[in-house]
Amino acid sequence: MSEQQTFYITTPIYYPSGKFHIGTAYTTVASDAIARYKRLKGFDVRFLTGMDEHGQKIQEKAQESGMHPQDYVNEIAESAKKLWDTMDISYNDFIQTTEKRHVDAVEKIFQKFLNNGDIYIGEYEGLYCVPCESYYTETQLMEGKCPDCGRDVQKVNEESYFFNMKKYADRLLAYYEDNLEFIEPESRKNEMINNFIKPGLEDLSVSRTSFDWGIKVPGNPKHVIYVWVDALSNYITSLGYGSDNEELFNKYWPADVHVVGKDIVRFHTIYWPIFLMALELPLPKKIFAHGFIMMKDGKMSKSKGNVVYPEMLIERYGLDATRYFLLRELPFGQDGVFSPESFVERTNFDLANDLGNLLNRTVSMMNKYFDGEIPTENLQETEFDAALKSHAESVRIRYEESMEKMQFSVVLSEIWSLVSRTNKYIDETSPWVLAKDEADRNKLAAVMNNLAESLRHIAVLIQPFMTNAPKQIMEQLGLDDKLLAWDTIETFGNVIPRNIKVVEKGTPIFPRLDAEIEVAYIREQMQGSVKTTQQEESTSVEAPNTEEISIDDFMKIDLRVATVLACEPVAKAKKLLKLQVDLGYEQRQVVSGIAEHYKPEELVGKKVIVVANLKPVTLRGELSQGMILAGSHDGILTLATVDPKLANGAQVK
RNA sequence: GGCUACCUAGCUCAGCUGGCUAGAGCAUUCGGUUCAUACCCGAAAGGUCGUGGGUUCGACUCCCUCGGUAGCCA
Repeated sequence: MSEQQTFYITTPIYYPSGKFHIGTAYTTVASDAIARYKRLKGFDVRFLTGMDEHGQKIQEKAQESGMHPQDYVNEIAESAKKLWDTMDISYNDFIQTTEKRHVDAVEKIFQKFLNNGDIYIGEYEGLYCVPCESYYTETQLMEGKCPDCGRDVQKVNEESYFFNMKKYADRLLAYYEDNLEFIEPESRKNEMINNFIKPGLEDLSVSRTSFDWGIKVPGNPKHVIYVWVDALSNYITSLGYGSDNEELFNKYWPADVHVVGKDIVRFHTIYWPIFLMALELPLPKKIFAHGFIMMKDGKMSKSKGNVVYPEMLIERYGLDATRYFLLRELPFGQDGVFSPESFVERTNFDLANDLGNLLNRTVSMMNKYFDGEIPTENLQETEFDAALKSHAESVRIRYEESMEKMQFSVVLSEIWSLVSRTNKYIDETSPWVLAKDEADRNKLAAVMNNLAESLRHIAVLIQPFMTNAPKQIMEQLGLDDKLLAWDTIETFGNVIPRNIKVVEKGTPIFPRLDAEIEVAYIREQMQGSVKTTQQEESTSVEAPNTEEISIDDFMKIDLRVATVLACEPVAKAKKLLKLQVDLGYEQRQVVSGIAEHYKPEELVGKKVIVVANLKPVTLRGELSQGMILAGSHDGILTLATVDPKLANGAQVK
């Protein structure tokens, strides 16, 4: 027997910072689809996922909940595994970076870097945001605060080990050039070359002394190995690299593809290859960066109340519908938008109406015309058969091409073109007409056989994407799951055995949804997430801790009621809106940083409170004569409004 | 500010190395059908392919300008 070809695929290891939202599920489901496809095609597949469990933030979170960090991360790892099991993720290995197998190997890797002179000790200076675990340069800060979360940053000065990246820059570039498909989509490669490699790679800080929840630097336990050397290594430590048994490593490395989100492309396409070069190991064949699931109002965030959790969709609509939606609606590699409407429409149109109903009507006709048996003899071809067969054949070919490119949404549209074609075939052959004339009995038999065969092809083809439907289709057709093997669809027909009986009464495999009700339900679930955070937070609003002022101080501020007359965005400023306000005694222009919370048209006509005697300033070239009062909580900003009965110009005190 | 993309029917998007009347799904209108989860099939309508220029026998497809949007900038 010839040796089976291997295929090694990984997801990123995820950070245990709370419940996984649908974006994390997306990465994992997409990877699973590839893994399942490759298995179907006969590859010896190894599919790795796991958790990235070190770092200051985890240490602090664990402390907050009064737990040992190890117990804390173990708990989250368990819930992650539970979710992946719920989602039928066919992973072969789940690594936690706190496991001994990983820790031991990372120590060896770091030691090797030290021995080879790839790492030297120096001093790191930067502005650090603890919650984000990120360093920033002065220029990156937004108004002196963390550009990511808006919180304060602290100046940190610490001794640190550095990895000498420059040494490998040329080799890395050469690798890009020799392996054109190493980074996909290609635009990501350009970003890396233009932003990092061309201007000259900076050395990477690879240790920290400010916390100790991590793997200690060999021989210098004051330092822990900082995130990327630790995290990225999981792809090889999970295979036993650096252990006394490197069998798996020798078998599966180099990886065929690392699936990553677009946010971590840099680490996978620059640092990871360089680490591997330093270890004198082969480089992965491909890094595929997928896009993000966006909401209509931008990124998912708790404060916006637009977070979607996979469990909610799975519980109510089933796993297949959820997996299908993710892989069909978003072009893999690009950002895509989730909306309750699109989810319900996909489920109804594609799954219930097209596929589910096709199975249902087929089963029904088998029962009506052939006593439930799939005819396999005395088949008389109809004039429409050839077109159906050749369509099925061409779908399979295009499917394989797009699958290799990981264009899942394209693959699924291909499959659905066969679903459509089959529905059309029913219309063309009109079995209910054939059934009326005994002379057409053999034609009718052929039509039924073709329908069963077409559905069987569809069942085989959807296996990477859906895990229940293929079995359900086979069950309703009365066929053995062995006929789900890939090589059974290399030809169309002559595969279904004799004396097969379909179920007597087919139950729809995808129920049709009431669009109005379900859209409302999903929307409510999404907002549910914000309500609870607000409730939680409301008990922990920070107590005022500001200097007391006298009444005289307060009276210095001239607060006035005003009506917003007009409002428009300020050019080239994301946050600013330019408002014309009527103060009763005069009109003036105020520029306010509320563009992320209000649309200009929402504000026109609103009564607001203006600080009327604030010294005028020019913001982005626009004169601002005053300030609009607003309150903020948990990142949401809301204007302080007043009773419309108050006249413009009325003083507020 | 630098770099890189994108801007195609009401909506979401396909259109590779330039070449027949610019496509799909959804939505709309009309028609057909009853095996089926009021489903399915067909037809029609709908686009100055962001703007202005250039290259070419010929550009949605190449080049430049401008406008808009987005991504990346350790």
